[in-house]
Amino acid sequence: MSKEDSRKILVKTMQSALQSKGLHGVGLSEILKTAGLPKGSLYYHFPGGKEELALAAIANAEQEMARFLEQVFARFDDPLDALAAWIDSALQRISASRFKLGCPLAAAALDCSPDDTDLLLALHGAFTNLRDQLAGHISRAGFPTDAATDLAVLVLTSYEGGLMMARAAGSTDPIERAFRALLSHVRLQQKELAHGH
Amino acid sequence: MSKEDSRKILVKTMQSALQSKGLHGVGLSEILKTAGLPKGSLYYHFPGGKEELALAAIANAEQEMARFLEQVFARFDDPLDALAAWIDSALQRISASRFKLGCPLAAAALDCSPDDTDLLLALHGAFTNLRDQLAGHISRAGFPTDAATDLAVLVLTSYEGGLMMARAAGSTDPIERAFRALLSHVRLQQKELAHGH
DNA sequence: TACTCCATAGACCGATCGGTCTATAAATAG
DNA sequence: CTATTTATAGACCGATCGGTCTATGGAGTA
Repeated sequence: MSKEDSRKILVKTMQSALQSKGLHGVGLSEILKTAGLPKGSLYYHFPGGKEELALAAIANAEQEMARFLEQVFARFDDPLDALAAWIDSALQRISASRFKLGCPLAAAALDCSPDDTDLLLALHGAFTNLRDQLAGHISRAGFPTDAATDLAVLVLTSYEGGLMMARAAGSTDPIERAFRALLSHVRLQQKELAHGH
Repeated sequence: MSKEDSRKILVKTMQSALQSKGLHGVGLSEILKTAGLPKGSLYYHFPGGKEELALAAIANAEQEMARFLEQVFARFDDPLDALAAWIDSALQRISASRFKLGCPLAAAALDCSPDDTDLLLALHGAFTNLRDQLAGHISRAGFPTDAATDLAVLVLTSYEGGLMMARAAGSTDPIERAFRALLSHVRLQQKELAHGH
């Protein structure tokens, strides 16, 4: 097994663990058992131990999310259609996991101690990047930059909050409701903007 | 020290611990040290141990949140003004804690194992109650029942997601942005509804 | 004062935590 | 073939986990 394989397996396993149990909810032994690797491999690839692995998992999750967003927005002319499609796919994903999997970023953010500065900094960076990416696309729907950024944050926060509540509910209902409300309001605002021109 | 005192201290301590470190992020010993009580007291008041204490903390958090919402909505004629005031107070609260404290419900929801059915059920109940409470107030702002419920979920999800992101950011910016966008859209929709009458 | 019951008080338990360390198998280089 | 590096492999460590158990102080009642 090559170096890169083991690294990736560990990262993916940690990412999945973050989603289902949170940072302190899983032990290294469980991760290693799932990954099918011994402890030596972990500390060879990640001398910083659990935290370094978590940081790698967070970075990977951010990248995956960013790439996926890019794909979705490339497929639709109207950014709001893309938004709806993105949410649709999220619904399918968490539904398929039987509501076990949430967002690894959110889980790490709430499960870490307030003075885990490395972790919080990484998470902040990830959220900021995703926000700006979203804002860029939303502004293409006719929203001024400031409003687009605010809107992007609203989308992200309700996405994260929705995932969390869907997990508790064992149902996609919270996400569906939140985005039904969100999109209906945004479409109205969009119409308003168009009238103004 | 009377029975009720110790119980309440334990519940409050656990609640605060959930907010800052999550369910698995704190040990019982830390909780007991903070509470200034020995282990015997914990298992006398909560034979079910950590989980029972967590459930009590969740119930208490829900009650506090519901009461606070009730007060805020009682103080304003326009439910949307009440919403804005509620968010304002949330901003002050987490700012005062230097972004250490999030929502105990969210923390528990993301930090527990997917088969912790008792916890998830309690959380689902709490979220549903808060949603319905909010929806009731929002409908008074002129929204039809269905739309009001969707909107209430949007408010809750972005509140929860906003708290999480604010923690990562070490700033109130995410909450401010999300609710600036949310309220602006909702006010527009409200105007639209008024025109229709 | 003696008896009772409530609420601590904390020693103690096995399990597991994250982390370190030495040893070895497998690949690569000379 | 030997030397060296690479990547496992897992025994082992002290600390801490959640939980159990016995003992004790102290208020209330006879």
